[in-house]
Amino acid sequence: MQDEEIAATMRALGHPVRLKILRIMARHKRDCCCADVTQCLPLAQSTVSQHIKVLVDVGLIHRRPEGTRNCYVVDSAKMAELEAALSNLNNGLFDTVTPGRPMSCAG
Amino acid sequence: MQDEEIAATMRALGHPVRLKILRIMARHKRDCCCADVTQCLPLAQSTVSQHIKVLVDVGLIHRRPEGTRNCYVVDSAKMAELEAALSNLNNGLFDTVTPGRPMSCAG
DNA sequence: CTCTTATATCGTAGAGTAACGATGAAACGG
DNA sequence: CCGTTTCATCGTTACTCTACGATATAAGAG
Repeated sequence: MQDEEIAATMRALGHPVRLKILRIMARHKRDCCCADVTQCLPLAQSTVSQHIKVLVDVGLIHRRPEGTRNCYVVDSAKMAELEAALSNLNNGLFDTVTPGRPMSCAG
Repeated sequence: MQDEEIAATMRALGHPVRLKILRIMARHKRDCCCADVTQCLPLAQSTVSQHIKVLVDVGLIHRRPEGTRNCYVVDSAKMAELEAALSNLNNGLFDTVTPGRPMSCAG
């Protein structure tokens, strides 16, 4: 994962409502539609739909049309990828194995 | 860590320049000032200072005045805390140990 | 074909963010 | 005390985000 993508994904998680949406979707296990989410939040349907779009756009959730509804599922692989990226960032920051690294501006 | 704080911290990491800043600061190990960072980036000093402020405000880095300069250090504990929060979120989302959880709107 | 349901998208207002140059303040150095 | 260095903050512009109501679309029911 490159910085630009990491940042974009972080930004998508950078709103408490979207964290809640992920949890709601996970609870509903493969059968969560927009209305289900809206019912759990004090927000208008259009606002919820917009938040969902942000999560879809970075690939954290997937849309599956089902009749007149749209079902959403959290992409566990993508979530794991982000977790790994953050872990990797941390390791890079506090890596004591290469103590004498030059302070160049590369990277 | 509560959702609001997680979101705020994620948002702080939600810009590629700020990811770079963290790496630059980590490389300089406890002796990194604003000028050091600015030298590594194609941005004005004021812009860099602004990005640094965002990171300070969420507690990801700390400021230490030193003569005429300000030294910055990445807070490894805070970074670890965020990593744990993300990991925790992930575990909560894909926890298969409690499969029959009700789909209430709580939380 | 019409009505309903579920949802996306549009338009908009207000708040926040990112970038810059200019200015201000604090610590030295002479 | 005066000039320099280092940096934060101010003021501005352009852009993005969040929230809403209103509207459009697509599938299914009757």
